[in-house]
Amino acid sequence: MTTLDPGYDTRGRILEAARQLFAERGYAATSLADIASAVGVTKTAVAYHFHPKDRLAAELLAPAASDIVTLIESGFDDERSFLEVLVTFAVRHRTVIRLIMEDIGGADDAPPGSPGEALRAFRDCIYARLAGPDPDPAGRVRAWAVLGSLQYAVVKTIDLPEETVRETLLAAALAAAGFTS
Amino acid sequence: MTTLDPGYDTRGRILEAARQLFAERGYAATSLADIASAVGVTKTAVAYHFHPKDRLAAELLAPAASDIVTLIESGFDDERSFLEVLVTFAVRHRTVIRLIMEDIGGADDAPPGSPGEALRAFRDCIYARLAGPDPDPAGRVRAWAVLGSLQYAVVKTIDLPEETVRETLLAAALAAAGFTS
DNA sequence: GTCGTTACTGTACGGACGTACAGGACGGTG
DNA sequence: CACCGTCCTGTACGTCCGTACAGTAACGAC
Repeated sequence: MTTLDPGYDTRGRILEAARQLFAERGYAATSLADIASAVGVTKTAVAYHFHPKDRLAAELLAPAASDIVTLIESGFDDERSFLEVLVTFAVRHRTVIRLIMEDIGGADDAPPGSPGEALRAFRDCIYARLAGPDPDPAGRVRAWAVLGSLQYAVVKTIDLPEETVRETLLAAALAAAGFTS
Repeated sequence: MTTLDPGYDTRGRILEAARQLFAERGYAATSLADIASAVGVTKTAVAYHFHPKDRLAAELLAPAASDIVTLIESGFDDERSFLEVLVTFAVRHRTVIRLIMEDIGGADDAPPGSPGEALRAFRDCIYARLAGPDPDPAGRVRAWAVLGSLQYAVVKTIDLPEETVRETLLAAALAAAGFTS
């Protein structure tokens, strides 16, 4: 965009439209044509800027990825503070949480280095941290319950202010994980 | 099957394969060809028995539907017993819970009387019962947190015995909903 | 034996998807 | 001016999906 664009930041508008549509319907259920018509350009224009489609997801996910690394590296002592960090992360990046939970890459095939594979590994890492090493059945159930509550609560209340969601959700997640406050 | 079938219950095997695949990958991500190859017949055979595709989902969902009606009509006094009933229902029908949460019908279009529309209405009804009338932000967050924890915990632990999941999940859901046991 | 029903198979169609590619409009640079 | 890179359109291709339809083999009924 060095030319006729004062205000017509097509690339950025595509990114924002994709963020919203992905959050509403999910990655697989959102086509390039959907995004294109939301922005007011052609499908080919979207493909021009983001090629292939999963680059859209990758670019949307990038801030969240760097953020979670910072958060994790900052360190936390116990399980409780880990959950706090996790809830904060989920709420802050709620517009892309659905991309993390959804399996972006197909079911089985895993082209090494693809964004889908990295996502799956990341989510499994979070789960492992929640469930602990060699988890018993109850631990598995609790870990998935926490993950599920995070995803749904965060995605379905995008219209609410961040801090409100964060406070309530933190209490709910802590309780579900078995912490008695 | 009045003919060459002692043991070759194709229709039933299609149903079971579909149940498993839908639970693993979801409805939209499972094609008729996937189901067909899992059973060992052609795609057309699946279409012959279940036409159109959503009849597969409808038939899988039928027992859950009649069960939830029975459960709801049996009545319960407070919110706590409602949650108990809901958890029991979710665990018992965990192989099809994903079909309930997933939006089977497309995003916007709603052919009246379609199974997708009924599902959405059903799920909204459950949510409304959880969140209460005119819910405040915190109530919305909690309701979705409970719903999300139910779905994920139930779907990701299909290999565990029903009663184990039910007990742990009930405790987690009650806690997430704000009940102090 | 003929007929009709049931349970499929093989083939093909129409639509939606992501993608590839050629071309055109525009502004910056030489 | 010519030249080039950027941004975007129009068109088209290959693939996969659900679906439609004609044909076929096996059985029971008469």
